Amino acid sequence: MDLIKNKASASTFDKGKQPAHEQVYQTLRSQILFGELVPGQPVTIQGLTDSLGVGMTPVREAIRRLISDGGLVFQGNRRVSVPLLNSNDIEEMIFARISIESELSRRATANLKTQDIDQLERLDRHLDRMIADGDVGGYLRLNQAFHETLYSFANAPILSDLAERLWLRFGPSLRVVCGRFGTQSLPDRHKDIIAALRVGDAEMTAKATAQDIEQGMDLMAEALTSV
Amino acid sequence: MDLIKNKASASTFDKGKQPAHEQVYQTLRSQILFGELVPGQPVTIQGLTDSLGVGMTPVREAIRRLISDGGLVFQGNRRVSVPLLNSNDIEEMIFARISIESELSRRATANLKTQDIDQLERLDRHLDRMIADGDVGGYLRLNQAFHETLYSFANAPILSDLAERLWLRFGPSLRVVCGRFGTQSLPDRHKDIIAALRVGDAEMTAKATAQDIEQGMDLMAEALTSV
DNA sequence: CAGGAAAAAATTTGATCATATTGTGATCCG
DNA sequence: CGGATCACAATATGATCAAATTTTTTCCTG
Repeated sequence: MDLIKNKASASTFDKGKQPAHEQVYQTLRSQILFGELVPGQPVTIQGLTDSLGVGMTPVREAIRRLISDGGLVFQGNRRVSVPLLNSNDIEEMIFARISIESELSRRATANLKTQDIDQLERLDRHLDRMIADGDVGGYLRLNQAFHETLYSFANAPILSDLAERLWLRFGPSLRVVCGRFGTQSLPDRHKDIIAALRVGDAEMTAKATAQDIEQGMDLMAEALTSV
Repeated sequence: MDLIKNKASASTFDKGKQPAHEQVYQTLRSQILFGELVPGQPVTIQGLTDSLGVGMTPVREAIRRLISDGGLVFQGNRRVSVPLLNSNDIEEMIFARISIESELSRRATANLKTQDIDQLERLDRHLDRMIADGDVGGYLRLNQAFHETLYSFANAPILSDLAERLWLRFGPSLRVVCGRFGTQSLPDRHKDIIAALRVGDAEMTAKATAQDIEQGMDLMAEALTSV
């Protein structure tokens, strides 16, 4: 009976020493953030235990966390699914994102060294290539990386946390919009943000960030209402 | 062996038909929100399974949710505890609260009927009595009820959700501050808010809300730095 | 011989899983 | 068309394993 002790169940991931519930959370989180899950799609516990090769308890915990994050929604009757946004939600998110992320940009401005700005510029060039290639997934990842990197210099964990939650909410819907209209129409005020960072003008950075957000979200609102 | 089938384990709560993990969540949540847990205090899974009379899984889920909410913090080595704020955190929260809650007040203004304002006024009178009596717990509950009621008229679930999270973060610390200084020194701009609501001036309501928040949070910042 | 640091044992707590129970939605028959 | 039945998914528990902390023991040094 000791011979079968060494079970090789943890099929999908084993890297690192992080507990399974954390790995499940991270996996699901990035799937949501980068739109690999379709809005409205149901998410079941058993489906995840099967596909990820872990028990129910870790899956359960990951799902609860994501519901609290806003990345998944609880549908009343024990059902969980990927959020489906309406124009009201988007309008609220525009306000929240502009309030919080403008401030993060404002605060980050003074803390960025020249080499940090260079890094952001590299990210943005890479992002332009993704747009040109029509790589929606790559665009979403790099756009997220650009903003997250910038905000990380604000040294404001609570505000960053609020911003992250909002990104989780619109991830799936953003993917749908990009998929429908292609990447060509995507706005990108990152050049303005970088220019403002170079001259160290916090207000200008905040303004450019607000415009970037507003353009992107407006596009999403338009696309979703015209379904 | 069938005789002991009827186990009466669910000792603490049975009201309603909500699942255990939801009940555990609500219980813990209000304990945090109203400062019944001391900042820094460790929260253990096993302690809760014992005290609440439920299994580990529901407790686990409730804790994960609350960590995501910001009402509990994960301390690296599998330890979970009630958050302990520093002045930086408070400064961030002042910004976030003013941004979001002022907007909630602004949006709520147009939707309040006279009788709704009357209800708020009753809440505030009740609150004054709590302050006079030095009832810290009652103050916290009614103050929260006042704001939550007001914000519920904004019809902005996402913004309300963000605001709720922030309240969870500072609940325990606020209780400590009130406990130390008594309720006498507590500011209360609710009269200004009500007056602004009566005349239907959204900007004035937003302004009064911002002042209410700022005074309260400043008091907390002072108190916490002077430990 | 006393004090203290390091090591080891014991205890506590967390993580995961397998299983039993309960509730929900769908189907089928009257 | 309405209500009983069935299949499936979610909920909850206890057992088991692993990790971390605390306590105890041991041994070295002054």
